[in-house]
Amino acid sequence: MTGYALREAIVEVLGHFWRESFGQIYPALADLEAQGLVRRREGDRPNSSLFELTPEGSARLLALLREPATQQLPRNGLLLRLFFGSMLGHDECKRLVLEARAEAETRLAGFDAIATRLGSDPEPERTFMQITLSAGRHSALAAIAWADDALELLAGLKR
Amino acid sequence: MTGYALREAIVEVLGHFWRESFGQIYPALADLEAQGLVRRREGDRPNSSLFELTPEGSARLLALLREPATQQLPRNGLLLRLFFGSMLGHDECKRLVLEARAEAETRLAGFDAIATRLGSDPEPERTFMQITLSAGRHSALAAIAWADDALELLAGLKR
DNA sequence: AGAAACATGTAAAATGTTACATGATTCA
DNA sequence: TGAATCATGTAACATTTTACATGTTTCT
Repeated sequence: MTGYALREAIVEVLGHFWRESFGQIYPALADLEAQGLVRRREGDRPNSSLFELTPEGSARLLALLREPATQQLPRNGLLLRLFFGSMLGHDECKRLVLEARAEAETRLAGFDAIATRLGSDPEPERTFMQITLSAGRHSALAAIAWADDALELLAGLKR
Repeated sequence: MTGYALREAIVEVLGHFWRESFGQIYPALADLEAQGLVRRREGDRPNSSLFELTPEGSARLLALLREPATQQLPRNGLLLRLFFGSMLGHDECKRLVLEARAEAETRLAGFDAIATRLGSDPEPERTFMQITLSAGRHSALAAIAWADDALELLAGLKR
């Protein structure tokens, strides 16, 4: 695929667990090409390049996938704000939690919509998509359950 | 507190949702001092500085807390690996999920241990700690539930 | 014809980690 | 006395975002 299409795929397919910007994709593709891990074929358009993995590139990808997964640094702006909730005050905290709950509901609906469209994909890819999708669903459900907890705790504080 | 104590507090108290390294804390403290947002008092030790917020610093903190929370960039190495699960194979995927499940159980136990030690703190701080702790618990529970889902999906694939 | 989408890249700035260097204090 | 902990900082490096510049193709 092209660099542009790669970005689209990352946003649309991996969006809930991965992100890359153009500023990383294009230099990375150039590096990978220099290392012989991808090669570039002229596309149907003169101004675009279709990249594909070379056999060496596939081997390198597999090796990378086998390396231990790095966990992302935790940096949750919402929880940081709620930790300093005494400074913000009850009402502002409640607003933040309600916003987060609504956002989680939206995410959940999005995942459910994708799940119904998944039936047509061939195995075993479908299963692996379902696994990553299930992670998104559980995470959204957890956010909703937490928000309800938090609202109760906040209500208890006001009383 | 000192820069060192600040780091300790971030690791131990905010650890599940925030992280800072010394390389950021010390330059940041120097900047904040230059801006008059924190001031430095000589501590009981000659080689250490106790920092405290100035009134301007408190106001700035409140203003920052009121800004919309930035969500962290999603980058989940585990889900990325499972998305390419067909390359990794069933057994390696299962191993990854089991590892993640065990790690979530450990996290959950840690949160429960903290929760029992929380009873003594004064309100309203206690409630706000409970809210952030609850987020950790729900997230760990979600990880466990997802892992069980994923193991079933993987088992279905093998059959 | 014009707007939206497709497509590629670079440069500057911001952000963040890691490793290192140094020394004081506390505790066994 | 020696080890662990407390304490401060810098420098090099790596990562990542953002803004910009440019042009093509498709669709209405």
